[in-house]
Amino acid sequence: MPELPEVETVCRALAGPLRGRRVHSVSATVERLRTPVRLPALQRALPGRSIRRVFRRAKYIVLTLTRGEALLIHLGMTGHLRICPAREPWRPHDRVALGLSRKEELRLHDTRRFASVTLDALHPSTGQPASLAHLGTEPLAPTCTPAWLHTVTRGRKSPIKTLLMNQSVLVGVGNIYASEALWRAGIRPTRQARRLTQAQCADLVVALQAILREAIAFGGTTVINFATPAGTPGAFRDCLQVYGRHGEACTRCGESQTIRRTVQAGRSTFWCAGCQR
DNA sequence: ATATTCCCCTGGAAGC
DNA sequence: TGCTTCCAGGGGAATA
Repeated sequence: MPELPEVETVCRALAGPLRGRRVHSVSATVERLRTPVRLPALQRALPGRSIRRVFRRAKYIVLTLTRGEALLIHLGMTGHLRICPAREPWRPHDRVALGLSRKEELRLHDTRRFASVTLDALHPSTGQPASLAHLGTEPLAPTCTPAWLHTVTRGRKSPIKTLLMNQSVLVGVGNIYASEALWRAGIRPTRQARRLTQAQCADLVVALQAILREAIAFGGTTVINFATPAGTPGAFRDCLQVYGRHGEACTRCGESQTIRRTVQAGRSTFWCAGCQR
């Protein structure tokens, strides 16, 4: 699924086309995705209102609406959004559609149904969706510093890779970028978070931020079926150093080491025993 | 409180 | 060819 760079890519692609557009209808082909699709509530709330702003918070796409409130869209593992003519037939796995002005629709396609579409209130002073208040620090925000990472890792026995993916601590990092950032920083994914030195925390923050920025610049990573609203795949796939490359030679160690795949918290981790300590 | 395990769902690839 | 098993960008509830 989309992690931060993929969601950011989708937000940037949709912001221009959606800003200022009036929503006139809502339809759905399923009663629930990851959470129930509350169609009556959506049909009461959305028609007649316009989309003000499109932005990303963690892995959520936030569409703020005139007269307050926001529509939150999470793409889960396989969700994608596209804008298409309203008369275009629904494809298999098209789940939800917002009817827009100019006879177009915003359609959510999601094979595995791990996506979500929910209505939410905006916090009056911060402007952030109320239901996302529990989420952690944005990795590209100024508050994400080596000192911050050092502080939040103290006392944590969980492996650093698991902590990087814990959305209540740090948001937006999923299975691909956790492995990639740890490889670039030279840190073993299994290392207990509390064992990281200040220097390692600094290396990790630098590596993570650089990778996320590069991936955004490349339009994200396509593993199986991620696509931008225009249908193009994410080119960062060609920049991956460890994810999905088990059995291949490490690009930093050379032929002496091959990338390993192990399982942590039920998810595959890719790493090099030669240069990650 | 913190840390794993399981489960939601579907389809493609790999294994036999 | 056909059946079975494993695996997948997430996240939340249920267990230890």
